[in-house]
Amino acid sequence: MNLSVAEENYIKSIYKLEETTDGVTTTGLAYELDTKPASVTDMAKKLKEKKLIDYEKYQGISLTAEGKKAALHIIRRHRLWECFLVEKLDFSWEEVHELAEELEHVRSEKLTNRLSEFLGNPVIDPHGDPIPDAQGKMGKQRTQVSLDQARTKRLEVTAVSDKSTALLEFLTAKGIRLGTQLEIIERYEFDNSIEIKIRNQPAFTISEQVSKNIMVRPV
Amino acid sequence: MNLSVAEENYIKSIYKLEETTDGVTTTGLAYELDTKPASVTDMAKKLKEKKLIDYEKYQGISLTAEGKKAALHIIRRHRLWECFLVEKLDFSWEEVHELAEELEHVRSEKLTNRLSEFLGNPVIDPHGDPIPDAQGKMGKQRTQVSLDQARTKRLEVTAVSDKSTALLEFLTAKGIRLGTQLEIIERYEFDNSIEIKIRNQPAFTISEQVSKNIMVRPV
DNA sequence: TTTCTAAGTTAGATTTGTCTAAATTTTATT
DNA sequence: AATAAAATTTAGACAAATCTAACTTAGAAA
Repeated sequence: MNLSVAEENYIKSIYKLEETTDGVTTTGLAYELDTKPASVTDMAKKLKEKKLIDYEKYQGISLTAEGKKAALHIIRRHRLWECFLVEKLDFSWEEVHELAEELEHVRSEKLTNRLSEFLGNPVIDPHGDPIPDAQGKMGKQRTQVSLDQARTKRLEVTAVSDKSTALLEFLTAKGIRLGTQLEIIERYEFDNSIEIKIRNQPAFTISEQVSKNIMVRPV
Repeated sequence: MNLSVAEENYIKSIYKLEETTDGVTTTGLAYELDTKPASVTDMAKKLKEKKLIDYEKYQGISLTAEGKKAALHIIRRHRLWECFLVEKLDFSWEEVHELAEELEHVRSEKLTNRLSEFLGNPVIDPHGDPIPDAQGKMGKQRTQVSLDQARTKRLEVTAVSDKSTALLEFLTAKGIRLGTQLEIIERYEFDNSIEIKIRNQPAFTISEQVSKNIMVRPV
């Protein structure tokens, strides 16, 4: 199956929305791809034709098995390039997403697998997301909850869901990265903000917007 | 200046033709890009508009200073990726050209410069071509002639001009790579083929087509 | 100098991916 | 159930890059 860059981006976004929301809608996908619902409808017809998605007028979109496989291959490439950029070229985690968005579209299995090998077949990327293997299989995510829903006080950061430079720069500035251990001091109900403390540093408060995007596990 | 992939490929091909032929014609460029003269005319208008080429109807095409600079940046990226693929991912020289054709279009100065640094700022690529530096300056090619025009008997291979898999595989099979030292045994005038000998191996004959694409220097 | 041919250009069509505006369907609300 | 609101689709248009077919120009040959 030969996909255009645009088609690959649709597949990837559909996969992401299937993971994080329930039901992929025309409008939701348009928002995710920063395009218009009308464009999504057009592309949906094309991807249905290629048997990558199930789609009926007004009934939403979902990936077929083949579509899912395609998505996992794109995600594999994306995450491997992110590893490369961080580990070999010394980029920081907030810089790599955009570059990987471009590099991921170079479709060569040989390149992908050689790159993986060169990096020591990593299983998580710089944002804590798992990397599918050459067959498209992904190691089960360790059970992780977003910080705003955590039940226990002492936690370790396992991943970040929003890859925007803005969020990642903010976290870096606050000293939060993968593996950071933190403690919840207080929850403020009026705006769902949370006061947290890292090690012996002074406590500080983060908004719900931020805590929603920090994935953690009890420690 | 923001160039599309198609525009970058035109600029690159124009640069190549300026180097290897005299005068860049519509037909020649169409042939190089595997497209039609009519398409070249269309694109020429666009690139003239962007001040990357000088172009007047029926008068041929040439790069402006700005166009040349753009070309050198693209070539830099292409050759650095070729080095990466060969040196780090263990690809052979006949496999890397096509992949680099895709990777070269990821436009990020930071990525390019970090990659160069990671590779130890190489100055020649796996085919023996010089790599422009971050400013677009290229180390003077060592004086090199194609094998079919060499004046002396004992020669060393410095570069290969045709990057097709077919030629490179042939050379590899014959034991010819960068740095290979060889001796001209005989020239056959009727078809301009050449009999050569490497080290102590038995001599063999190569066609003019091949010898034209092997660059050498006296040794 | 005229004529012919190869090279180059224009005109109009096509494909991909997008858009806006209008029409339609679904869903939520009274 | 009727109607309003929101979501979705259709219709028609556009830009980029390409093509074919027809036309024009430049330069070589006579």
